[in-house]
Amino acid sequence: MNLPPLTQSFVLHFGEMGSRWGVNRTVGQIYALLFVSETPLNADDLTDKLLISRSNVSMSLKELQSWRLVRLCHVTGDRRDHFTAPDDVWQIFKTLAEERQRREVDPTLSMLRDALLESPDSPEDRHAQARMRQMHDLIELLTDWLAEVRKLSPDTLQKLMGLGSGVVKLLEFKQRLSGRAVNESEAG
Amino acid sequence: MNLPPLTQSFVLHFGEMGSRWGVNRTVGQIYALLFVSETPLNADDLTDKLLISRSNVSMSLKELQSWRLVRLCHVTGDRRDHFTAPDDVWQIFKTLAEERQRREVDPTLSMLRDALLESPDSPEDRHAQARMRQMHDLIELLTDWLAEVRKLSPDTLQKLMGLGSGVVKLLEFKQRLSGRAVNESEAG
DNA sequence: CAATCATTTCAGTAATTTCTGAAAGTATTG
DNA sequence: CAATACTTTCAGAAATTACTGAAATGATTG
Repeated sequence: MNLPPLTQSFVLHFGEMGSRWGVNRTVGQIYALLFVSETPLNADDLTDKLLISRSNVSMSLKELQSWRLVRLCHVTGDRRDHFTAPDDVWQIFKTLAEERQRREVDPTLSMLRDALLESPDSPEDRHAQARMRQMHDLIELLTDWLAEVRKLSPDTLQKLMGLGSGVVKLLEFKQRLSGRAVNESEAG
Repeated sequence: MNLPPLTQSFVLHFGEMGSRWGVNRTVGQIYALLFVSETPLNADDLTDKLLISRSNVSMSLKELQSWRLVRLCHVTGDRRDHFTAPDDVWQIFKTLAEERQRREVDPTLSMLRDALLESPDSPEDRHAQARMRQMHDLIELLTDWLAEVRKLSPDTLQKLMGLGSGVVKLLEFKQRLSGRAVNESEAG
């Protein structure tokens, strides 16, 4: 693996963390390398720099594209496919949040919805269903909220986060005003 | 697997989703079963109900305890260890967020911090470091914010989320006040 | 449209992870 | 303190996942 030192540590780290993030080592390494690369890379570049097989590169790029973390692009005068990782880290975060939602949460939400439509016919299942309802309601609340938040501009998000737990004060402040002024602007 | 129907679907689903969530099938199933159980279960109960080996149960319970998703408890008149999944779904969510932070994010943040202290000695690494800084700054912002949010009471969180993208209005509202009144209450 | 270049697929192999049964360890009881 | 009840550990088996090289497919060029 012939990479400059900082790049190399970064790539190796992403390879190791990959398994915790639900991708394999190669996928992690390829993403890392594309993320820090100034220019797009083609599959052969990746093969050479990461010392992995061409076919592995091909499959891993497919997976990264399915996550929308990597994008196909072309370089003039070269007919090979090149790849880049989108620049904007806020956008990357949102993409990641969306994909994880889709893969890790949506199927469960759907299963829970189905389960809540059934009529339990044992005390055990009656209790189980009640627990599922609690889980369902929380997941739905979080999911909907996150979907709203994802719509916000990076700028607005930055402000919101910069506020930290200061939101509480803002909420309290709002409620001190009997919620009138703010609720009206929400509706409008 | 001898379980009432709703419980069974839930358990099987968690088993299947486990791998996407970074745990194996058994761990997923055990957690699911404990989550919907009205009473604590012991290792033998789990062995019987999930048809897995006693040793697998033991190891999986260890893992769930390391995630703080399952707690050891005792039942009077029975000296076997029993286990429960904490009730409060908000608390579960916070625990999950904390553990994922610790396992999936903290090591990367730490690696990035180290990388940012180095002096790159190639144009490639100079650019790589700039990218790492972008990533670092965003992760730090999100991490700190999430840590703040986790401190909030379920009640406050519920209000905040119920607001949905209404937070924007709240932010605008704050800014309309030139930030004076609210900033003061933040400081106090 | 043949030759060349680029990419994907896929069967088999390698590596890793999960699971089990047996053995060892720990605690409680009479 | 021996017998019993319960739990954990761990080496190897089973299952799953990742990776490779070879062959197939697809695209571009002269």
